[in-house]
Amino acid sequence: MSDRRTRDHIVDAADALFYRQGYAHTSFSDIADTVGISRGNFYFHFKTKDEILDAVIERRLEDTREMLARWERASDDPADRIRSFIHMLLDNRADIKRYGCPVGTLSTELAKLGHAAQPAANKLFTLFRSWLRAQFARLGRAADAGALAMHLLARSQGVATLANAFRDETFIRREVQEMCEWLARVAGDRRARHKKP
Amino acid sequence: MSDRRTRDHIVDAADALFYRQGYAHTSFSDIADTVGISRGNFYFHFKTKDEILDAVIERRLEDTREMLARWERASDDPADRIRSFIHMLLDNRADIKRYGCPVGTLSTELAKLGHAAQPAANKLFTLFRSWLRAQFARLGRAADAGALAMHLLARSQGVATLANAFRDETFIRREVQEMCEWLARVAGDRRARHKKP
DNA sequence: GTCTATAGATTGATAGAC
DNA sequence: GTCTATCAATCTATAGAC
Repeated sequence: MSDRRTRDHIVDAADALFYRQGYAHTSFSDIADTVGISRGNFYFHFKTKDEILDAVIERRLEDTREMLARWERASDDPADRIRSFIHMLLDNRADIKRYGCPVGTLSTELAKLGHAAQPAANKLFTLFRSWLRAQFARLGRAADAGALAMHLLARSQGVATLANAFRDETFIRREVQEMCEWLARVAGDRRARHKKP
Repeated sequence: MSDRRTRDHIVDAADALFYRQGYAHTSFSDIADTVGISRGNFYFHFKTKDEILDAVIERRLEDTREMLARWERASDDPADRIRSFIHMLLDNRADIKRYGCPVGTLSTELAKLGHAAQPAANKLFTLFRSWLRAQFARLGRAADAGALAMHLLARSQGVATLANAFRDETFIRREVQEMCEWLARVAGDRRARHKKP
């Protein structure tokens, strides 16, 4: 039986470093220094760097599932739930300004590297996408729920990218406000039909 | 006097490779192999890898300025010009699907690397941003031209990021259509005033 | 201007002592 | 489980022949 704590510390450190520095630019030495272990000890817990990446993605997937579950417990109103998603940009605005969106930047980097874990990293996007689609469907927009989910996902990605490039938190606030207004219009406009009884 | 052609070939190759593979993941060997020269010859034209990056950014800035000038020559109507910007996503949809937006992905990568050239790379964003702001102002939206420019820039960034992540060109077409409809509303709605006489 | 050869550092990964 | 020592590969960069 191996010691889970050291392994967890490694995943912790790798998670943060991959976000701040990128995957390729983070070395075993960086992670080992952060955790406070030697590079040699490293390979007792993970055989390759790719295995650490897989573990980090798995960790992020679990964290995201828990967050979505919290949003669902907080309110039964799909509009409230979608607002929770939008407000994620505000809650994490300091990190987003410095490092961008953890989901988008990882997906983009792995795509450029042609890395085998890109599909796994994309599951993070899919998690949000499916969840948003379900909320829009419950909002009476079953007909275009998928398109609305992708639209909102894209807008939040764009906000994160520009807030990071221009180091601008004010821009995040303004766009969050606009996305909430957009949501109110979408929620109020039932032309798309397929409404629940 | 040095031979400009070899230097230009190096910048050509580096430009394409930085876009497809990312800056950090592209080695001198990659560039040298593409150009068909030895790694040693390389340093006759560029002293460091950073110098190549500077040259690539400078090249992209010039290309972008020329493109904006072409859009200005093609129509005097600011709405037409903004549509040219939006349609860039359609024109380059195959590359965007595979590699994302060349402006956004470079800016994001350099931000994570903490690279000295990040401000230089950001000039590409600023070029589009200022140009769009001028077009929105001429459209009679002087009061919120800056916000509209950032909004459109962010939406195109988000579309590129998700099209790349999901390898989805159809999504680009749909969002381009929606951005054009949004533009029509913005152009038709002069509530924001400060209209030209 | 272009080449070969190589320095010097860092990387991911392994072997073996404790 | 953790360490030190080390390997082989790769990287940026330099020196010097032609």
